Amino acid sequence: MRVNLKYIAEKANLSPTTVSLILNGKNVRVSQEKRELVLKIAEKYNYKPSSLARALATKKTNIIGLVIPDITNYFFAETALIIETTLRKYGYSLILCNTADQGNDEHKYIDLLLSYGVDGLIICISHDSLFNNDLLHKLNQLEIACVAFDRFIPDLPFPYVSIDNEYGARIATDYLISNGHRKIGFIGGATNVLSARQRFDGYKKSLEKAGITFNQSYVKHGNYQFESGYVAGKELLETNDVSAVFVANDMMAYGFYKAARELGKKIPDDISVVGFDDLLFSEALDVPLTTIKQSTKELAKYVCDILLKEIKGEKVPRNILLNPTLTVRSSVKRLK
Amino acid sequence: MRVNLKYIAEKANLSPTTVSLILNGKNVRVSQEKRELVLKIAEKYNYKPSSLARALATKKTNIIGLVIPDITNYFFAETALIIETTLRKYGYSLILCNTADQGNDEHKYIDLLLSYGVDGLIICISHDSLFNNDLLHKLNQLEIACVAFDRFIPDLPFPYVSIDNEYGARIATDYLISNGHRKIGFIGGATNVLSARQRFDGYKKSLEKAGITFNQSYVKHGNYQFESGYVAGKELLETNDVSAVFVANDMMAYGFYKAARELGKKIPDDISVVGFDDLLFSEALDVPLTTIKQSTKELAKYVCDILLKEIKGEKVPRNILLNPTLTVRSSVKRLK
DNA sequence: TTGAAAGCGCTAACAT
DNA sequence: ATGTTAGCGCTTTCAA
Repeated sequence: MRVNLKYIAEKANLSPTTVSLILNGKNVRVSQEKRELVLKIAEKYNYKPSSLARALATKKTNIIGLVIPDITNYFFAETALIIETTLRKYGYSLILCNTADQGNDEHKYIDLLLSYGVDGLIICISHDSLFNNDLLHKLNQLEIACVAFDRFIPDLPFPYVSIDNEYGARIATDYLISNGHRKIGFIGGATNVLSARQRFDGYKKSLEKAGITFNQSYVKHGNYQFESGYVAGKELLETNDVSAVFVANDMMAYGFYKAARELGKKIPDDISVVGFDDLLFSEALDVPLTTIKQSTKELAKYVCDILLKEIKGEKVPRNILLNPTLTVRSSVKRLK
Repeated sequence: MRVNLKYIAEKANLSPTTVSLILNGKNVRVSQEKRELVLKIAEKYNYKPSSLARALATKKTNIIGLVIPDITNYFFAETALIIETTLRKYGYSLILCNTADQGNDEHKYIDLLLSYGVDGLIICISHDSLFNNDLLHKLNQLEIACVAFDRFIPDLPFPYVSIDNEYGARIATDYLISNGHRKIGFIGGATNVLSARQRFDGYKKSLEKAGITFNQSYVKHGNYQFESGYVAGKELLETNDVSAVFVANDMMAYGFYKAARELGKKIPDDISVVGFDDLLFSEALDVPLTTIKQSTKELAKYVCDILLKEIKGEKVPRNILLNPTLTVRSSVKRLK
């Protein structure tokens, strides 16, 4: 049976206040004798305070809401894990919400989290929502600590942490070009996702700088998921003569590998590939994937730092853009 | 500014009771006129009830606690996603706890979840905990709906859903044997994880049935993670002449692929591999992995079904063992 | 058809 | 050094 403060107080012949003080380790008043007594009784009855009641009284839940598009995406899973581990050190728990990139669900999730009185919000907003004024309005009204990450939303009243997508795409494409490739395909994410557009921009800018004419038929768009990389890969390889492809995330790159395999094209001999994310599996592939590395560790670190500062009411930076790096493996062939 | 019931009640010139009734859609008393008025005012002030206060009053939080070892493991991520999606349909949210297979953390997490008054608990207990009597005792005392999954814990007072690990390991090994292999290595999980032991047992039984002598030096143990499969793979391949390996989960199988590649061994020509889990990536590998498929969908479905039934106070089955199946791809060579 | 009052389990301001 | 009281925002019983 779960006992409460009052019960312990009665057993100890003290007031709930005193017991509360003791159990919360407040080093005020209270004789050593009583303190020990209460501790012993609480132990004996296995007393555990109700976080609910405490939260209601203190207006602090020690819960942070995390809203992400897809927990089965390794990038998000890893980020979520690091965020969770970090925040837990500071006494916070996480309520996780998968939006599955459903704009209207996001709305509900955020309301839900707010109704639980979360102390802070970490969100990665799905593309759809960028066009959802209600949501933006709601985010603007937010009265609690909040950090956005990975996907940028313009004009938000709270900080944003991400990597520089355009820069990453540029160095990926630059690398292909520097290896002698000229016919370079692009498989991107959904065009309404900002990060996807930025990567597309980076790709185009790199081509432009090298004086390579942009070819629209070399461009396919997926949705950052495995299957879509496979489908886009098939389309691209069946109808074009590209010698290399920049695939805008690793999940799709894995799908692309499958497409290439099914079409009998060898990587990197027949087709070179550069990905984006550097997920764990990129190293495990038979032809390890050359890719752009986003450091989830660094990302998560900044996100937590900022959130904790916001909660404490400290000053926080406006936006943070992290520079990704190129991880060279074996999926790109040098053309002479 | 967040408004509360009382505020709405004042604006409507009604009592909090009436407003509460209306806003909760209780179809009792209350004139149509007042109802509409209250609804309009609530809308106007964007009233959102405090789940905290409601939970405190009703003793129902609509939160389910999910305790898993590792969210970056695709198997758990996928299961978590399906569970979350399913439960949300029924009005529940999830608090996620990653134990990172730390036995003592599990303890804390469960206490934490209980202190938030979760309505139910879904747990996948880490190995360490099997020897933690405190935890087992705590689980035995649990007064809320609970379901364990994936990893079995004997003598628990609530249902358990898993796949039949021994059976899966048996058909995996059988398959290698039926392809002419006799020197079959085994890379397993930590020996204190029951599922790992069961898979090991299945492997041994399959060998025995085929009249193949068990060879201890063909056996290595990892921890179900990528890196450990790589390390175990190196050890195994450097010191033994196995023609095939059964790797007890796909993550480690990916690590094994890397080891084989580094040692210049081709899969399946030089070494055949069967995995366990059938993660998404198994299909994406350059040599698609033949593996044992656990249906996360089915698993999650049973877990949710049972939990919801428990919450409603309905009768639930004791234990459920799901039969995995073999997914044949290209990582096994037929020896003549 | 509606409201008053109590209470969920805790904390915090204010007394003593 | 300790206790009283009020209150967090809701639901629910009971009364009107």
